[in-house]
Amino acid sequence: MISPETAELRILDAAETLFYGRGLQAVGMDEIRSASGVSLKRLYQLFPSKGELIQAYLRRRDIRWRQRLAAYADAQDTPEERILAVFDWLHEWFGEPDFRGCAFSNSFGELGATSSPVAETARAHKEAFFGYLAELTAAAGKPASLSGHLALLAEGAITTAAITGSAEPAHAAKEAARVLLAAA
Amino acid sequence: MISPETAELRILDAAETLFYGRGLQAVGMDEIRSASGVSLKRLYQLFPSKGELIQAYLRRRDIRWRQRLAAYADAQDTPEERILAVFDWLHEWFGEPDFRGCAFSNSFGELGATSSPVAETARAHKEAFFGYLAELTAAAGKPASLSGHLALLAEGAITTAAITGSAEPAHAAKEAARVLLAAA
DNA sequence: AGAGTAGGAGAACGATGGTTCTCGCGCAAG
DNA sequence: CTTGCGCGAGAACCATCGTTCTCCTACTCT
Repeated sequence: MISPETAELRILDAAETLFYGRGLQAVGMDEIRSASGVSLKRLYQLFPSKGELIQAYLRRRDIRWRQRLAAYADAQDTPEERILAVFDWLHEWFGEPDFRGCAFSNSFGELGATSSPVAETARAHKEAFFGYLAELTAAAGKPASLSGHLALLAEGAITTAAITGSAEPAHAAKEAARVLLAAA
Repeated sequence: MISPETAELRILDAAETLFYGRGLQAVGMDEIRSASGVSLKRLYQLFPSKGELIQAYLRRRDIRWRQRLAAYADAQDTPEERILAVFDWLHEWFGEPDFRGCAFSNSFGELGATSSPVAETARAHKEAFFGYLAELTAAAGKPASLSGHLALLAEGAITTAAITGSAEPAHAAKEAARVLLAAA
């Protein structure tokens, strides 16, 4: 038998791959059982319902996503470079083979109307991301309005990259960001 | 009995309200039957499967959405005004009580991974929208890259407005668009 | 008027999926 | 050793949903 911690990790890993890759409703609990190798009984002990598993998946993904982004951007030397690095990181993300857009936007589109926890998690994720951009913008001594504009560019790049299947929107967004940055 | 044309209209109206408002998989055919007042038999005569009804819904929405946008923007006097009017129209749209983001992005997030018709329709919609922006940009004598940047702003505004439930992103996007327009 | 047909209401069917239950096994405590 | 508990495997259960079928009504065409 495997430890509860390992079981939880395996479940969350399987859930993330499947939910993100195919959508929340398209994936059944049985499939998460098979992919994780954890029995249905244990699965329901750790996550009492599919809804709770979805929330756990989204919560973990939110934290990890923002950590990856911040680790990349914060490694830059100047505030301006950190801002532009956000778009470089987006480009790397878009290039990953399993990239399929923003997990939160996708979940919101699918269940936001019928599940307030999902809607709330999506909103919290966007707010946290926008808050991070606001920090970077403030550190660069730029007006707060700029951070809102950058957020729209990033958001638009994510959606566009997902639907067109190309990483190019990240470069276009960076170009636009450079113009806005210079003008602000 | 009602005419086949009326039945088709009523079905498509009901499907649009329900699919857009609650999601594709969250709405059953029975509910479309009730909302439209058209019997299940007729419904399946006109749309042989739920998948085909979804496609019909998306096709009609694509055309209507772009017509509404173009009717609004094309009424402006100058090319620059037409570009900025796109964002004013977005603001009006975001303010509608049943606004819930882009039907195509939502559908893509929900079924894009498992249904190629849905993925293809979403891509076609975005391409058509971007093409329209490219026309406006070219008419203003601006470089093609600008139209890509404007597309990202619009796209980001739609997603952000949907998740935050506010129409404000349209104004922020317009502000950013004005800066990019002046700099291009 | 009478026969045949189209249509409506809704039951029925089959598949799927979330959740729980049963069964049998292995291990740990007494 | 044996008793009981926790676990895994998977069947079972129940609701939902896409799709089709049945039955009955009402109208049309002669």
